[in-house]
Amino acid sequence: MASTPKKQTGAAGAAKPPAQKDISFARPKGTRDIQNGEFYAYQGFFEKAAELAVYYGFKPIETPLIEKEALFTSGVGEHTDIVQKEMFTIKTKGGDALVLRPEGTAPVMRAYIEHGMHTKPQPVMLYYYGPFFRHEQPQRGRFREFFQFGLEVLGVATPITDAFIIQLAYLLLSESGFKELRVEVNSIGCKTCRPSYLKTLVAYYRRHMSKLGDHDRERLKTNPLRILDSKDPATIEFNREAPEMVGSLCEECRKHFRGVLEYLDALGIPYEIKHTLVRGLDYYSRTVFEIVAGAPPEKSEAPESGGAQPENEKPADGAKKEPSAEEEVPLALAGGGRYDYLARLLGSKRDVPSVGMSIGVDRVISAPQFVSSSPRIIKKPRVYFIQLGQEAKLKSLQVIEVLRHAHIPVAHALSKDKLSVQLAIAESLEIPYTLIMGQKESVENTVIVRDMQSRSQETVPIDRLADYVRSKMHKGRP
RNA sequence: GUGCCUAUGGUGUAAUGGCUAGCACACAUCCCUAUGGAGGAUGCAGCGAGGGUUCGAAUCCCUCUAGGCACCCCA
Repeated sequence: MASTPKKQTGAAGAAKPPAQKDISFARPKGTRDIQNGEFYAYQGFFEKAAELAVYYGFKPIETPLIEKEALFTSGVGEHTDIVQKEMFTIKTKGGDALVLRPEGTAPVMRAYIEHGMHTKPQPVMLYYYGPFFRHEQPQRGRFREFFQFGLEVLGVATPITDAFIIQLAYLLLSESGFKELRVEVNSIGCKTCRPSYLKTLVAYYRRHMSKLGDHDRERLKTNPLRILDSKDPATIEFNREAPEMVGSLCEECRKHFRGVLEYLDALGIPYEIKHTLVRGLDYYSRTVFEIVAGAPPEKSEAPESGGAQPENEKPADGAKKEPSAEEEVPLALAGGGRYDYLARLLGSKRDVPSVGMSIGVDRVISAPQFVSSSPRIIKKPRVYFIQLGQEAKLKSLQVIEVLRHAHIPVAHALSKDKLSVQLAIAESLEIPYTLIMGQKESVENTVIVRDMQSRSQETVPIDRLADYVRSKMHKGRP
């Protein structure tokens, strides 16, 4: 412990002395300590989400935080950003390559295969929540450790399942306070139809090579589909004219997609087809979707039919000048899709057609629209115990125990002696009732219950305390 | 990985390159001899880290680290 590592004091030590005194114990980049209101917000959301999932027939699953690296390189895809640059990798002493899970779908599918869940009645419906890890630059709504809640329906291929999953994501978000949700859906086809579509797409981009940015030109070779959701203004411009996947779907996929949309209509979920939505994970097929908060970005004008624009519309100049406007680009709150090929990618001998979604809980919690629902388990103590004198101090733990049995959480400061100090603390914690036990009370096995607001007090025997407090609290409840 | 901006006690802040880095809140101990939001006293605690320029650096420069925003990508 005390040994200073290579403290190089050599005379010629002009070389950089490591000067490593700054052993920093701070959190790693992109991680947070979550406490107080924020903690309850997370807890509350998880409980709400889990409850919804349970009502709709999902069972919980918790997969390990660490998995074999191969699970994601094969499952998520070798050429995806997640795998190429965002994984936290761990090398074990035995030489295994492990990673901190960057997403939840591949682990769930792994569990499905590993436990032979295909022998259960299909579909298998699972929900999960917890931390995930991606090595990215932290930014608004983006952390290296972040929390997701996810639902997966494994083992069925019917379009209603896709709509069902989208509906639950939509429900959960709207019940969390988001009124203006935008559901964007698309179909990215299957093995049969995607290759030919890609050919058409690449051909289209070839014709516009000169206008493509460097980055997009690169993607033309590696992952042409991704050019569709490029942020490059020039690219966006002629992406409007780009051939749409939907137009190239094979019969099966077309039928499936139509089915999904019909169910969405029937469920009353507003959606829009976004042809540029492709998502970055390899395992998706057919339906993909994202849900973002806020109204649609009423882009100034779609330069389409050119002529019909009312000429007065041109705002003199002011509006155009500042693109700043600080209108935050809405982040995706939830996303997901169908992943019919994932099982085979992970070594399954049979196909396991599945669909799932996950919600970025951090983004949900921090959005201004979010309405926090308080967690069931953790309650703010509504009782504060005050003790005066040695006798009372000795008995105080008994009293707290009595209350615990009655499920009444109690705050206290057993290390303090003074009445006024303890009262002041209770006050500052905004606790409505205090229990005061002094010399006299400890001998008589009673306790003074004081209503902090009215400042009225009453002496109550300990064995009746729990009932008394409970009745008080119920009366006090709004 | 890239670009721009930022960094002073636990928190919020002050300090033309020049006194011992100031203030407030919070926290702790004590006083006001057992009924509260107060007051008084005392205390704890800081220039993110490391270099450089300078007679002299919180202040100017460089590197690193962390944070914010954006790109990349996604939740």
